[in-house]
Amino acid sequence: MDPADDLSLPFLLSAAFDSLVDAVHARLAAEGFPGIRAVHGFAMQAISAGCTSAELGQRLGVSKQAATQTAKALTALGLVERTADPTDRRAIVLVPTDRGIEMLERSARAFREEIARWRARVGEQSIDSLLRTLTAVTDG
Amino acid sequence: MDPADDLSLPFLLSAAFDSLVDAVHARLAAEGFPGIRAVHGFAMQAISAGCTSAELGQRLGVSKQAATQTAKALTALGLVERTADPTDRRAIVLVPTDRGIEMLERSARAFREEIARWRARVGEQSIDSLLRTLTAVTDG
DNA sequence: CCTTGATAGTCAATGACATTGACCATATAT
DNA sequence: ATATATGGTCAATGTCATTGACTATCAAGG
Repeated sequence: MDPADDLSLPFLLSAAFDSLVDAVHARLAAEGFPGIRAVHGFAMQAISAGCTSAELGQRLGVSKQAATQTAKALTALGLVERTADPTDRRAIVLVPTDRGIEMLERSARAFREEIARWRARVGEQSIDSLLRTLTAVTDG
Repeated sequence: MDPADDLSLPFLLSAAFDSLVDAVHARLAAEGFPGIRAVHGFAMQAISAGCTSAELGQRLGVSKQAATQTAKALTALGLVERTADPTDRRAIVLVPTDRGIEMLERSARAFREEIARWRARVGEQSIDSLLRTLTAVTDG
């Protein structure tokens, strides 16, 4: 298959995502945060300022039950705490713990450095263009 | 978050992949091929010239057991047949059925047309650059 | 007030997709 | 011949998602 064939695009997108995420998770594991999965990183990002399970589900595009299960895993990992909402007795607000904040910072640093490696390999302009194109293509 | 922030790249890659694959699957379902999942398309592509479960696993980057399960699902969908290998009595060669070939053709057409829609939206050069950059970034 | 309906959360069952481990049958190389 | 590698299967398990049914609370209108 021609490496630049349109048909290889789904494969390339998936491979690029996996490559990025695997590299970051390997590094997080080495830095004392083992067991992090792709969904955990996205969820932590979504939670970062605090939100309920239902909101988390909306942000991740999954059901509230799925979001609750993810939040449970993050709680078990010591990355998130469940706190009461003083304005709504039904609601449980998910908030990152200190360790969760540490993880978010390390994760962000690892992503940025991994992408910096890409920039060094294929050129700044290529990655800038990649970001612009993907943004344009996904905002519809 | 700045839409072009490096940190959004994993999200963008994932969203672009989902957008592409969802559009193609919706179209396949409308054309008489319901129940196709992301892994099925990749697997059919990998099988297309015929291969064993073990080879399929290698090509998809999963265990041979996982590949066997996927092949079983494709067989149940009537897209793949299991045939004997005359040169190796252990081996079972997976081969697309006529319906499987039809599905591969429709899938390829749907992907190409969906990407053509992207090209119309963001420009030919942007998509060409996307393909080149992703190829460069994933080949290491 | 008090009913009505929307929302937050939970529990339970299920499904898709992957894993590891153990095992048998057949090939292949020494 | 025997040792090892390979193709396939079965079984148990784990992760991540789903739908459906349920309780508790909130908010609005009669």
